[in-house]
Amino acid sequence: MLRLDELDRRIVAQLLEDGRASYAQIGDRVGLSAPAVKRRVDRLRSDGVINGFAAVVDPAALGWTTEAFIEIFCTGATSPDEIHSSVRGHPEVVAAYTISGDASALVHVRARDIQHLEQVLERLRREDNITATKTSIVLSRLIGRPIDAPVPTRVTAQ
Amino acid sequence: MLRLDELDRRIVAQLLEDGRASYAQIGDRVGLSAPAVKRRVDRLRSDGVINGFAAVVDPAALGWTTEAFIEIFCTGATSPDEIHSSVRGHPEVVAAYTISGDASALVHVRARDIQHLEQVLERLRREDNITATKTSIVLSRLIGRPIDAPVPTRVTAQ
DNA sequence: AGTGAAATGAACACACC
DNA sequence: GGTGTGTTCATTTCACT
Repeated sequence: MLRLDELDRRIVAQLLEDGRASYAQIGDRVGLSAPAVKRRVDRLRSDGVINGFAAVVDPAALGWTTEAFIEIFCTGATSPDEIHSSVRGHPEVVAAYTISGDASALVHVRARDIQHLEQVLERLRREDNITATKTSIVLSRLIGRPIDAPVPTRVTAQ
Repeated sequence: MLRLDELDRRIVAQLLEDGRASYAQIGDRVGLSAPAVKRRVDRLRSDGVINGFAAVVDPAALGWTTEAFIEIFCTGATSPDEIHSSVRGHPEVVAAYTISGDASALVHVRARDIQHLEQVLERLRREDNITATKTSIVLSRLIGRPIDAPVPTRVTAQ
């Protein structure tokens, strides 16, 4: 992998805060001209540091008001690939991880309401690999960055 | 709250895929003129459906290679606000939720490495409200949308 | 790596259908 | 909701350091 200098990190920080900021605007804040910023952003994109740009959308406004984390338990030695194919078909799964500990995987689910969540659970439990689930419903979201990454300015600190 | 029609949802879908798409580009895909798209996007922003735009960044490329979910256990009746103030000071916490079940809260943490994660855990356990923690280290990320919302085209389906 | 200038194209605000 | 116009501004490419 590659090395990011301080300017790169500050550019990324700007684009995390406002993904539609103009190159000139970013340049003002980091002390570079617009073309120089563009070249760095192009490089950051081709290097895979920046994977794109997205609107920050409120799921509740789209009707997704219910959220849960579901621990998935699988038979003996189920591979990550098998778990992946068991959960990928469900659009309500917004994130899934294999984890250490008792469970085989942790999946983050969004549903329209509790009834919908129940349907998702039933559908998941019908998957061959999945032997049991343990659901924790989200009561309130205390912290949640739009992008699941700590602010880059903190990368250098401490 | 407000009602989104099919065009709104398709515009949101476009902006989730490419947050820097031009209004003309979006208009081509949804069958609207550029000014009409801008009017709708402005409305979606002022209505809080779209809360901004952000770069989709690979945390690993910034040096955050270790990730964990930590269940937080608190004393008796600790309020969500108290939990919030216990975790908010830690920049490594990228998300936190109060949840149903045994634990009081679930926090999603990103660290540079295992040593760093251990430091975060020690720091969290030093918080007054927190009596115990249970950590699941992320082994692999199977699914993870940049934005934690299901794709809007699926909102209408099913 | 950086700047600066010139041309293209997008955004924006307007009046209007 | 769609055009159309004009101004402003950003993007992009090029020449140059």
